[in-house]
Parts: sequence; structure tokens; C-alpha cells
Amino acid sequence: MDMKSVEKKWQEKWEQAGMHRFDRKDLDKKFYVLEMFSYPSAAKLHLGHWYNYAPADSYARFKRMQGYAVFQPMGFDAFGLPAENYAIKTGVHPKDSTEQNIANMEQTLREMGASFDWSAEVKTCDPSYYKWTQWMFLQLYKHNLAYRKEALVNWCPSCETVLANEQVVNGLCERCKSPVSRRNMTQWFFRITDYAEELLKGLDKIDWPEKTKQMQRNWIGKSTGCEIIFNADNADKDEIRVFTTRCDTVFGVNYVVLAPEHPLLRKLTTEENREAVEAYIEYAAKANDIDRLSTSREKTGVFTGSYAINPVNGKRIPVYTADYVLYSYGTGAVMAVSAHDERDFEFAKKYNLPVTQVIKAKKGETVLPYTENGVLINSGKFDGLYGEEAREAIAAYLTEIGKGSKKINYRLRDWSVSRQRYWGAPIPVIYCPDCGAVPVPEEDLPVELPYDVEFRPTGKSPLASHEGFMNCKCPRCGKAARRDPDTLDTFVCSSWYYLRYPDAHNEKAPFDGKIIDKMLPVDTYVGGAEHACMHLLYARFLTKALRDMGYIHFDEPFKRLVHQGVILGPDGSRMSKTKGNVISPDDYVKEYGADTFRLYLMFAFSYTEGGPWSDDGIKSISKFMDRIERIVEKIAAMPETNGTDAKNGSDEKELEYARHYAIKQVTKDFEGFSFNTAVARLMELTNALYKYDGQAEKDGALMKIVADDLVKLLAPAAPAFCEELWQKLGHTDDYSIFQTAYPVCDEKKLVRDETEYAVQINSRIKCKMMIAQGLSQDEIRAAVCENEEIKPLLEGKTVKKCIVVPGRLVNLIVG
RNA sequence: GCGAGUAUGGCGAAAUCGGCAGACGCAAGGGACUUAAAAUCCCUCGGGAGCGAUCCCAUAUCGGUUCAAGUCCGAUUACUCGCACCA
Repeated sequence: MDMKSVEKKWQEKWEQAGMHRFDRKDLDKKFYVLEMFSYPSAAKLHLGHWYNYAPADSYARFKRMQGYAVFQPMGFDAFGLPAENYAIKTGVHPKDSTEQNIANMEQTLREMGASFDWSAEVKTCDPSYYKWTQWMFLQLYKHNLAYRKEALVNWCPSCETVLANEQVVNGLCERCKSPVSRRNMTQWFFRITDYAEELLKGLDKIDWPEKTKQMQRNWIGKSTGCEIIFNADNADKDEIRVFTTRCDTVFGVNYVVLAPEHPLLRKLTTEENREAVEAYIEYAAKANDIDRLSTSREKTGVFTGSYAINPVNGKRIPVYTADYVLYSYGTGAVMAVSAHDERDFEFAKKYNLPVTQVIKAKKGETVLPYTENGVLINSGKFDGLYGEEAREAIAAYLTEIGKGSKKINYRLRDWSVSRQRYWGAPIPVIYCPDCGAVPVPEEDLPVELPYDVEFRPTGKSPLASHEGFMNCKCPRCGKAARRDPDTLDTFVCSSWYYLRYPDAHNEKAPFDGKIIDKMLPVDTYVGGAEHACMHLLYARFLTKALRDMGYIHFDEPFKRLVHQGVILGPDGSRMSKTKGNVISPDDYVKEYGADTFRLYLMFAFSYTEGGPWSDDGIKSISKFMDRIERIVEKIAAMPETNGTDAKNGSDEKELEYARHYAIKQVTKDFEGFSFNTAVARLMELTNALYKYDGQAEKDGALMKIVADDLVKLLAPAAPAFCEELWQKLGHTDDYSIFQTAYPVCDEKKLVRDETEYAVQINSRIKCKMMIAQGLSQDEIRAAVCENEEIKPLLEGKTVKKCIVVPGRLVNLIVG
């Protein structure tokens, strides 16, 4: 078959008929299949796009044939650094390159033969979209979920912008890999931490890969403990609050440590220690820049000269500062228990501080530092208590004396969303000398991104030097004011796009809540695992925030999540231009066609695993398709009965069995994204059809039925090819195979008269035998014992036990 | 260091709730058709022993539970991913 022209022909037909357009009158049968939208890159679709989109589209087509009203949209995550970096390098404006790239990618996505509903396309860089991204910001602001504060932020010196914690990988910028430093800047934040607990709990209710859920759990990092107040031994009795998960060790506190950024640090530093402490603060700030990475880094710190009082035993203990304590976690201060914490122990050894044991192992020797649960000693009235019980008792005591209470801490930080870059959605805030930060009124949205901007980085936001953009009037008092020169993190744009698709052309609102409540959640979301702690977490946060504002009424955006695996280069490492191991799908599509290439991708890999690329089998897939085409053509030309009446013989039953077995398995495999086995089952059915065709007498009508089903089962995976075969089979009145019903398995056809059993004696296989359907266990046992191969082996022995696994095996235990 | 995951022929991979390991395919070898090639069709194909029917070994390694283990339990090794001074 000439795949090129066949694909083109059908792609045009589908488009003309609007077959993939979702019709709102089908809302009650909706099935929302979504693939993560892509960044519009300069090149055409790469293998990763193909591997994500093509099989996922087959899944969507499968659901459509099952009778669902499938909604499968596509769009572009079009703002972001690469377009801007490209612009800096080449001078081509990000808007121009992005639009060009989008046009190219739309073209190849269409050639892929995927059934996207292009009428719902969204592009995040389009003012009609980012108007509503800005609207989201305003709603979060209105509900106190967006706030501005000066904060130590991650700064990429090469991209000259702030990065979110999620975008810092091993201390390096996620994009350009340069070391990230820290800076104090005034930034906008989203209060994602307000949702920490719900984001954690919600994971139990969704059908996501366990690994991804685990990653989110770790990222949120819940820990249960206690906050304890240590009063400084000074005139003000300043309260040093520490967080600990081990309040059972509180009698063993040897010193207290403040993070170098802690606000109390300078106050608690005595004059004779000031010089050393100031030097240390500076050292820590710099060290943060260079190697926060290394955990084996030696602990350092200095004494402040002050002391604090342990609230449980009144002991006077020194206050230190050390950068092994992080200001951003907990309270930024810790109580150091040298005997029962590895870090404190190391620090104490280095600076010759005392080590006080207050826990001993339940049995055996206690080697310090001992960090496990244990029995309390040297802890006054709490001596003898163990582990959790001890923590409960001490927490209760601290509460009683007003020096602490139970506390839950999360590792998750608020989401920093300001970016000092040009190519993004402007932050809709105006700064008035009198009124301060004033949100742009909703009716003034969008705050449009001007085109004529010098986007080469200067360390300041490019928009800051665009006077036409910056100057405006304060919406509150009308005085001259300035706009926020920063743009929003692109993850803000992508945190709500799945809500826009179903109502993509709404000009009055981001979406109509009534429609969204019916269309969402996304039934199946397909995309890469690399977004586990970023996009997938942000989207969940935004969904919950919008729900609490009353705009939507569901808790989770993505009911089921599937990650495709990664296709590596032929050498087994990640594809990259520098390694020169990049495989281009285009060459294969040109040679074999898009359907063939898609079918190969589905067959050659376990979808969720991926693996190194090899094209060893692509020819065989092409042959497999030829093989189907030949038998289809033969059957189409066959007279219905071939001059005989060979009906309902054992060969016909076998063929029926093969047909229904394939229906059952392929259905199950598609549902489970196990495409490789689904294709294998279709190969088996094809083989069965050939085998039957080899008979002298055959039932042409039956073969036609089987061929119809075979083509239908294959259709989601090779759509244009199967449309063509469907016509060859004589279905010219039906418009499209995708408007026919997916085959349904008839379980009765899977019941065979006889089944092959494996017969074991003492768990060793001795022979195989056919056993009729419906025999009782005793009858099976009797039949097996009479088997001519088994009987001699039982001579002179007694059968002590007989295990029958219906339809599988019989195991005789003899002695 | 902590957490999660993976490990099956020459290769890609299958294997329901613990029930015939290697489905399906690639590569390889042999054969048919052909003047020849391509295409197509048929056979063999985890390892070892034997003329043979058969027998033994085999799912990273070691041990356990079970009539029965790729699958469950414990330990070990290797690789992948995530987190990484989180108190």
C-alpha cells in the first residue's frame, strides 16, 4: 500500500468531516484524553514527541471506538526561556520564532495522523490565553494566595533570572546547567504551602504511578515533631524557637544553633564575638553560592557569645551559628543533641563540645551517635520511657509549661513565580508611589507584552527599560505609576491549560464552570515523568485553589496519569546533539509512513519503560501490515461459502476462539497501555487467519467476520491503513471505521471442548493431555491416573494428594 | 547517605491471584519456489548429556516458605531515577 498517499487522503477526510471535534451535546459520554502539550522547538517533532503522542492517540482512538465522546486537544506551551535565548543569539524576535515553530509543529502533528481536536487549540503566548493566566494571578492575589516579599531566591547568573526551587537541579540551573547562586530580591510567591497537607492526602485517591506519587510525597516532605522555645539568657529573654522531630532527646541538648541568616543572630552576638560572626555570615553566604551540593562538606560554625536556657532542665547552653542549619526549613534554628544526631555529633567533636547521652538502646550496646529510638536515661521523670511514648510525654510536658507544642513541618516552600525575563506573561500589578502594589483591574486585562523590547539580558527585567510599557496610571488614585517589569514563571501558564481546552474560545471568562465541572477531571493524562514535582504539583495546587474560590467543584485535575518511557539513543544513553546519537523520526516516516512508524513504536517497546532505539524490527512491522493487506484482499474477493458448507467444524471453532481471544486481550492491553502485547495478539490473530485459509474447505463468511474484527482492532494503532482496508472489505457505505463499534468479546466462544493440561508427578512435568471441559476434580484425577503415559509411573505407588488447577495442570503427589 | 524502581535467550520483550518460563517479533541457520535475486512460504532456534524415547540445568547472587516460585519473604550485588546537612 502506498502509505504516504493513503495517509494524506484519510487525514484530509477526517479533517473535512470534523471527526475529532468534541461536541458538547455528548458531555455525558465524555472521555478526556490529554497529552502534555509541548514547547514549540525549532526542529520538527523529535522521537520523544512521537513516542508520547502517537501511542497515546491510539489510546484515544480506542476509547472513541468504544463509544466514548473523546476530547483530545493539543496546544503549545509557548512562553519560556529557549525562545528568548535563541533571540539573544540570533536576533530573531521570540514571537516570530515561536509562531514559526508552532506552524511547523502543527504541520507535523497533523502528518502524524493523530486525532487532535484542533478547534480547541491553545497557545500560552497568545494574549487571549495569557489574559486569563493574569486573571488566575489576580484571583490568587485576591484570596491571599499570592504575596510579595523580599526573599533569598535562586539566581541563575547565566540566564540572569530567578529560578524556582524545582528548577534548580543539584545546585545547577535546570536549563543552562550553570551554578545557581542566591540573591535577596522582592518576588511574587504563590502560597502552595497552604495546600501541603491536601496535596499529600490527595495522592491516595488518584491513579498515578506509585513512583511519581512517592516523589511528590518526598517533595512535600511532611515531618511531625515539636517546636520548643529556648529563652536566651539575656535581658530580653529572647525566644529561640527550634523545630525537632526528636523531642525525646531534649534533656541531652548541648547547644543551640541558628542559621547564619537567622534574624536573632546579630542581636545575640556579643561584642567580642561580633567580628567572627560577621565574617561567618559572609562566608556562609558565599559557601551557599559555591558548594551547597556536598553533604560530606565539613561542618563549620562560630560561637555567638550568648547562652540559652534549656526549658526542661534549666541548663545554660551556648548559642552557635552554623550553616549546616538551613534558614529556610523549620524555624531556622535547631537544638543540638550531640549524642543522638550525626551532624550535631560531628560538630561537637570538631569544636570540643560536650556529648550528653540521654537515650540507650533497648538491648545491646549503645554506640554514639545513637539516632534510633531508645529508652530514655538522664531525663528526670521521663527515664524509662521509649520512643513515641517518650515523645508524647515530653511534648505534653512542654505544652504544660508553655515552652513548646507539637508541630508539623513541610519541606515544600512557597512557589516563587517572578521571572526577570521578557518572553512570558507580564505580572498584572502596578506600583503606585501612594497606594503601593495595586492589582490591575480585571477589565483592563490583558496587560499586553510589548513587541519592541530590548531582550538582551542586563540583570534587570527587559520590560523595565520599555517606558511605554512601564508608565501607567494607578488604577486606584490615577497618579502616575509603574508596572511590574517581571513576567510569570511559564509553569503558571501550564498549571491551568487543561481547564482552558474545553472552553478555549470563551472571551468572558477563562472557562465556563458548568462545562468544566462536567469535562474534568482529565480521565487519562499522558506525559513524561520529569514533571513530577513541578507541573504536576502546580496543576494540582491551582485546581484546589480554584475549587476553594468556588470556580470549579472537583479536587484533582488528573484522574489517571501514565508516563511514557524514554527512548534512548542506539548507544543506550540519552539522545543529544553533542553525542550525535539523535534519531530523526522523519527518515522513517518518509520510508515507511506514519502508521507503520507508530505501530513500530507501539510494538518494539514496553510503553512505560522505553529503552535504547533500534530499528531492527521496523521492516517486520511493514511486512506484518503487508501480510494483513494480502489476506484482506483475498478474503474480500472470496465467495461467501467457497462452494462448500464447512460450518462449525473444529477449525471454525478454533478461528472463533482466536478471534475472541484477540478481542479480549487487545481490549485489556489497550486499557493498560500495554501496546506491545496488543500488537502481538493481533499478529497471532493474523497467523490464525492464514492457518485457516490453508484449509481445503473454508467458511468465507466467517473469514470475512474475522477480518472485519482484525482490522477494527488494529485501527487505533494504524488508522489510515485500516480505513483503507475497511473499504477494501466492502464497507463503502460507512464513512469511517472509527464510527463503527469496537468488537466485544463473547466469552462463550472462549470455552473449548477440551483443554490441554500439564500433568505433573511430584511437581515434575511428565506429559500433556487433553481433558474435556466440565469434569469434576475427581473425574480429572481418574482420567489422569488412567493416562497411558502416567499409569506405568504410578505402578506400586499410592497417590497421596492430587492438586488440580482448572484449565492448567494436575499435580499428583505420590509416595 | 535516604527513598523508589529495575534485573528473564544472541537482541526487543511476554508470562492473570504462586500453576507448562521465553508468547509475539528480530537476528541466525536449514529448506521450498526462482536461471538468479527480491518477495513469499515451511522447518529449527535458552544451555548441557544422549542414536533415541528422554533426562539434567536455567529468570542477577545466596537462602527461606510452598505440592508448585520469574512471581511471595529475608539478605547480597549491579544499574536507573528522585531527594540530598530537612533537625
